Amino acid sequence: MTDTHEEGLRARKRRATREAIERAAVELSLEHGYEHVTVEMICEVADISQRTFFNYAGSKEGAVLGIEPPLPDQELRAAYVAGRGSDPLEDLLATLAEAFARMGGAAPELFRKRRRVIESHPALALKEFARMEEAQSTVVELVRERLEEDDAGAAPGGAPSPGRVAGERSLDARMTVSLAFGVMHFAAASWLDEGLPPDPGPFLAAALERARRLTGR
Amino acid sequence: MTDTHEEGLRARKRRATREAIERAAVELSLEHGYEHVTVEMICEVADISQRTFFNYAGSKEGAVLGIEPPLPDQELRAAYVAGRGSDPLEDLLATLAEAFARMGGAAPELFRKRRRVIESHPALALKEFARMEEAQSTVVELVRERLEEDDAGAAPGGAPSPGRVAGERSLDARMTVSLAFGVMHFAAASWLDEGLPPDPGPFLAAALERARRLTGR
DNA sequence: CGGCAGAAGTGTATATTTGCAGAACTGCTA
DNA sequence: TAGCAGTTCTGCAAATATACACTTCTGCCG
Repeated sequence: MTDTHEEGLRARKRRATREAIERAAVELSLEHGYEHVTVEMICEVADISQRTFFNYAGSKEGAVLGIEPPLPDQELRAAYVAGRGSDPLEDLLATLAEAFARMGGAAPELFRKRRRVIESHPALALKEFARMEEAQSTVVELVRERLEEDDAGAAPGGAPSPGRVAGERSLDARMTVSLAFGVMHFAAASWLDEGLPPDPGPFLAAALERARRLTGR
Repeated sequence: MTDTHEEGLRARKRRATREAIERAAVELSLEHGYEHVTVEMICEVADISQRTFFNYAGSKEGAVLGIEPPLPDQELRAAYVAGRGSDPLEDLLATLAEAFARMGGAAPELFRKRRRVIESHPALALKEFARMEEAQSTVVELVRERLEEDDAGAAPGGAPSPGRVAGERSLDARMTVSLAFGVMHFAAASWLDEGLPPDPGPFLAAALERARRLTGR
């Protein structure tokens, strides 16, 4: 699905470098243990300079966990925005969980190895979740679109109730994301407590139900 | 209120060092701007080694923001735990807000200067809030005690409903804290948007109400 | 093709942060 | 008051990370 062709030399090289870094980082971590791997080693294997390493990965952590944070792809984003009617927060959690699950799509072996590294370094697991927060603004924008869609659907004609005004919608979007991250924090901790079973979905569902109960008056 | 006497030489020295570091960090930041201050400069002014600096402050950020994260003091903790009957989440937010407000109790001048530094470096403001999360486990424990109290009150005799079982209470405590941090994230962002007015309380209140609305079924 | 504009990569210097091993100091006790 | 045990502090070395200036390479257009 990811067109390798009709991609210029420049883009191809970039992709190659990114993959080389991730691969080197994960493989070395499996072999020596995360904390005994140095950036220098990774650079040697990936055949790049340290400076370039940081340009790509941003940090040693980033190299091991994957340079791209696990954000929903175009398909998931579209589905989420169109999901009018159901609960935006609940849908968001499901969407983020799915994005998380799809992470290894292109390179399953690398994905599996990365998973093994994370399993032996629980601190990394929490960081992995936290990385989604790096992209807060992207997610907020996604939710904002969804809410806009919802409001448009609620007032199809020129009805007097145009739903929330734009400012309110933005604030609702931000709050939805803040809550989602809160719930995910909890779910991640539970998931970690249970030894990182393959499907984190049930943890999210349970977490959401608990959140609902605790916020009800 | 903080007994300086009946405190051994060791403890006094420790306090002095901590204060020297905070003072040097804040004052230098005011003079030269946060990012132009180096740890080395701070050490020179505070007259300690770099290694000691990190032993105390943990990071340059920590030195400027204050070595102790803004946690509720004993009085606030007791009040929170005893607050049986009202909403634990709402009370927690109020308690954390109050703790935040009380930060400058002992050294108001330092507090004011610190505030000026933060105002000119918005990134620091968000970090400041985030530091409360460092102490997650402490806050969770606080909430757990409160829930225990609540449950004890709900079943005073040997009634058949002993409230939640202990495990459930712990999970509820964790979730309450996760949600509180989510709400605080939002409140902090709003607060920052408005240019950090002195009292962040209203932002928390508004955030909580919004959260309630968005989690309602 | 020649060559230009901008992107990508690199080298160097410097700053932040951690681990380790040992020195100096404090509180306590004989 | 001598000295022991435990804490605190320090120096050193190495790793992570960033800033800045410089080189090399890619895509593109005449």
